[in-house]
Amino acid sequence: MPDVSIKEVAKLASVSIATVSRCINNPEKVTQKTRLKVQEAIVATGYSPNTLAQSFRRGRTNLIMVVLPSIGDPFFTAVMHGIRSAAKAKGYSVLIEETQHDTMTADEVNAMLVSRQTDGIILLATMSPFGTEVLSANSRRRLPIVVGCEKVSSELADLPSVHIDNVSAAREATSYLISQGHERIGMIYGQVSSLLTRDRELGYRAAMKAAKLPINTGWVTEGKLSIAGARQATRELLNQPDRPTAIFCANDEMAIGCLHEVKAAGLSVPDDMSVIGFDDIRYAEVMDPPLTTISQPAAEIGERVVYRLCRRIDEGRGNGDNESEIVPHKLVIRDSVGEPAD
Amino acid sequence: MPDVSIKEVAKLASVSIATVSRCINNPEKVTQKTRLKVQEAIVATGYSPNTLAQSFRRGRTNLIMVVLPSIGDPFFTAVMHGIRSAAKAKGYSVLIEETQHDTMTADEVNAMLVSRQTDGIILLATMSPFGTEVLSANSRRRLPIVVGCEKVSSELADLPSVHIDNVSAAREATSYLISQGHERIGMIYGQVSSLLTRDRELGYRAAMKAAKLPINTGWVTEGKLSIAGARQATRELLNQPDRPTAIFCANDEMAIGCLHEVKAAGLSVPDDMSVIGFDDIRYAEVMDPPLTTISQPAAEIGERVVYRLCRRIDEGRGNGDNESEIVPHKLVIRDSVGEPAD
DNA sequence: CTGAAAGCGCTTACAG
DNA sequence: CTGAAAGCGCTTACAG
Repeated sequence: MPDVSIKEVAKLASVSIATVSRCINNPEKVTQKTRLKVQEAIVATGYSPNTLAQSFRRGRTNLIMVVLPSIGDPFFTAVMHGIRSAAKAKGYSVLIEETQHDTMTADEVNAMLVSRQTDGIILLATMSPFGTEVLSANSRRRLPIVVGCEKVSSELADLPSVHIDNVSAAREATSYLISQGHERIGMIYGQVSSLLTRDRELGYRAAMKAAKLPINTGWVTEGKLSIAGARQATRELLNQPDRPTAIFCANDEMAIGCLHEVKAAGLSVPDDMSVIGFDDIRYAEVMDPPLTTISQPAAEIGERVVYRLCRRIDEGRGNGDNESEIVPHKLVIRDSVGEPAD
Repeated sequence: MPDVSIKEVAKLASVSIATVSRCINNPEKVTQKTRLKVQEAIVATGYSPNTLAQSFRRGRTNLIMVVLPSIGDPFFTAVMHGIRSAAKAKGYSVLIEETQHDTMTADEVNAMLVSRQTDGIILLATMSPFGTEVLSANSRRRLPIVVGCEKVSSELADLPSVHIDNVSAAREATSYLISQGHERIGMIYGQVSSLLTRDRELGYRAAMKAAKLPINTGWVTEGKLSIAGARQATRELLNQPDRPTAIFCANDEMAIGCLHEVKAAGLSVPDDMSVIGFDDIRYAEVMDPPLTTISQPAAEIGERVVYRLCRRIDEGRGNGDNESEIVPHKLVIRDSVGEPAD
């Protein structure tokens, strides 16, 4: 059966195409009798509206784009679950752009925004080249944007956002290490272009400072948000003359690499080295030893971001809703942190 | 600056809108002089074609849908990377539907297919409720479909597919266990609706049979493709009166849960229990002990699937390309398999 | 090589 | 409550 358009339905039901359209979109504007007749014709023809035509006509795609560092990170996968389920509930499909893997020129980003391919954008990586590109491109054509997982940086202060307090959470993780007796504490951060892990570094530094603990050169290294990067970073940390007795990793993905590398070096966790992560991804608790970490309500963040975005889309920007929504984090104590050996 | 349409550009360049369209889509049909003039006008106005209108007019969305069991599984994430990069190269965006999390009624699936929201479909989970729904719905409106990661089951024999030989690979994994001296070998499969893990079970059974080794009741359990499911399954296996000395897990995600649970029971891997996985996800090598597993070229599968799909889209179905493309797998020997204790 | 015109399938004021 | 008609922004035969 070839594609059937609204015309065939109208003919079969002996009504105008306008009436068919109304039956579908505003059934209350049509008498029940007509509605039934049209309904029947729809079934008989197997009609389904051409969404392409609808999108075009309405000027909406019902598509939202989410920009994130890496869909491979289980934390972001968890956020995506929240996003997808909320989006589905709201009638949206979602398009994903990964800043780590997708390369897009400024022109392409611009074209994408201006060509109305999506109704709105969720930014989970504001400082990435892609993210900043989106933001600057969007200063012209203002598409609704909501930031998630990160606090919104100053120049974008007019964007709504949903996230935990990364600085506080990192301070809490570091303080926990300190409370266990650690004084030499290293850190593996993500990458410079990640606001999220930069905030965690800030929290770590604040906690160390508050405890009047020094941070030696070489104790803070870049783990590139990956297992491989973290393994490399860990090796460097272990080679420090006065090496730390504990390592704070800016996310669990890196903590997993760190854990492995520490053990590969013949050290015991937590006896010789304590490791603490961030995110509480599903692998954290099956690590050996199970990973102590900070958990955040990933799916909830995703859902809330979508609801904020939908509100922006429906009400138009400038609805004055530019607030940060802080959701709670939690320290999850397992077995990868102990007291220092010395 | 508000949205600018092709009309403004035409006016500014003093040409017709047809010419502007040609400059963009068929520049060779236009004199260089005109082209330059139009080019200038495009820049001056900041024009970018309205993709909604283009899609509508052309009857193509440049969107492909991929149906997979779970984007959370790092193996599928790796496949998705291949899919995304190839899709991007071909000018497509990709929409993801997860069979584990998204619930769609038959009507919704049908509506989606018939309403031309996507140009083609990649099925990585043919036997899931969703997958079968897509297939039966598509018997009417025939959208291009390509199967990936799984062999295409008989009633769909007219679909192209790209995958490893799951049966052989599982046979190889099991044979390796046998070659190490194991005779009591258990298996944790995924779920009944997963063709992929069912084929792996077939391979396991074939290898056991070929070696004239019995499979006791209770040695084959369902791990539900998840860490939690595998932990539960492992507990059951460990409680068997004549429990296995080795366990073959149908994927690494489950092997990770299995490994954890075996160790939690106070057993040593591989001294007391050997564990072998499947997929070689990036966490496999940082497990403790590093996981012996079967690796498959995930990204490559993704890329090839996209190329096959694009060919179908461009040439129309019935281009006679319905072949299975088998890509190679490889046994990766690490430390989670040893000789049995007894 | 270029332009005038038709038309893709809808939705939505506007009349009646 | 219903229909005739305009129009969304493009692309593409069809003339010239």
